[in-house]
Amino acid sequence: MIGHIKNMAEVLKALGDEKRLKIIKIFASNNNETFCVSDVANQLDISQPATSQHIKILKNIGILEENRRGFRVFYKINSDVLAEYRNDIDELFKTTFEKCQYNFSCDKCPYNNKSLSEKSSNAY
Amino acid sequence: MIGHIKNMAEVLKALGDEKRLKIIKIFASNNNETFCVSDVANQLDISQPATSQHIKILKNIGILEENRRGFRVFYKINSDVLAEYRNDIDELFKTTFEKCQYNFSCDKCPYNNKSLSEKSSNAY
DNA sequence: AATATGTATAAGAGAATGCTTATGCACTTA
DNA sequence: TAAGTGCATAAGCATTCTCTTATACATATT
Repeated sequence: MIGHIKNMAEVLKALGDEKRLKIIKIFASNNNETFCVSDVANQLDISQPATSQHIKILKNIGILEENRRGFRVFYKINSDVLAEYRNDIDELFKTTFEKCQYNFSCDKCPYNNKSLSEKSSNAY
Repeated sequence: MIGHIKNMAEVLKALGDEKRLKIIKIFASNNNETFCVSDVANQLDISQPATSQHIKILKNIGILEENRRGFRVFYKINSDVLAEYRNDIDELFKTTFEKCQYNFSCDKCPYNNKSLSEKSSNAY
């Protein structure tokens, strides 16, 4: 549960891009590891580095997990994180009309995760 | 129901900003029209024009409705649109692992709303 | 009508974003 | 060990975003 406006904004922003949403769906249908990064790049009609950069953003919020197979890298969805965000966002909508307990002083809010990238195995 | 990646990205992007999320919550608690635009600007510690620009983005996706009272303007949440987006986003998560029927050719998808701003009474 | 108040729009500056090409890195294979 | 393959990172560029100040617009008040 992140439940905090600042973090929610970060997640929503990461998801708020057409190509990244497509990347998620492509990797979601990637159970047999059919698509590697270059395949996705072709599907999206952008370069491989551009694809890697989008993937990085999705890894940073923990939604994608790396799975290297030789010199190819496959990605899959972290279902737990996905489910968590699904809940958090729904909660955000559900509590829209409830007053913020900390009056938007995000720094004082216990739900304020310093960095969402801690969810990522590639946290630095 | 928008149910389309391209439109979903637009909505998520509009919501993917800390200040805009705060604006939503502030206006959500604005039943008695306590806060006008300038009040919100003060709360967010940005200028009034910056606030108006954020509001415009939220109006464009239909989440905010204008209510002019004299020379002040108050805003309130359009609960129907909010509920719709809540559903759409939840659907997006729920169907993450389902294959896109149109193989991401958004132009062919019947759910592809040309412009979300049609939801706005200020559509142009 | 003239003035006052509050909001929206315009214009411009600086930061952030998303792309490209070039290159380095990880791993495989001959 | 050397060459090949695919991904990540670096650097640079164009575009978009978010802010500011200045100004136009809408409404109320005197």
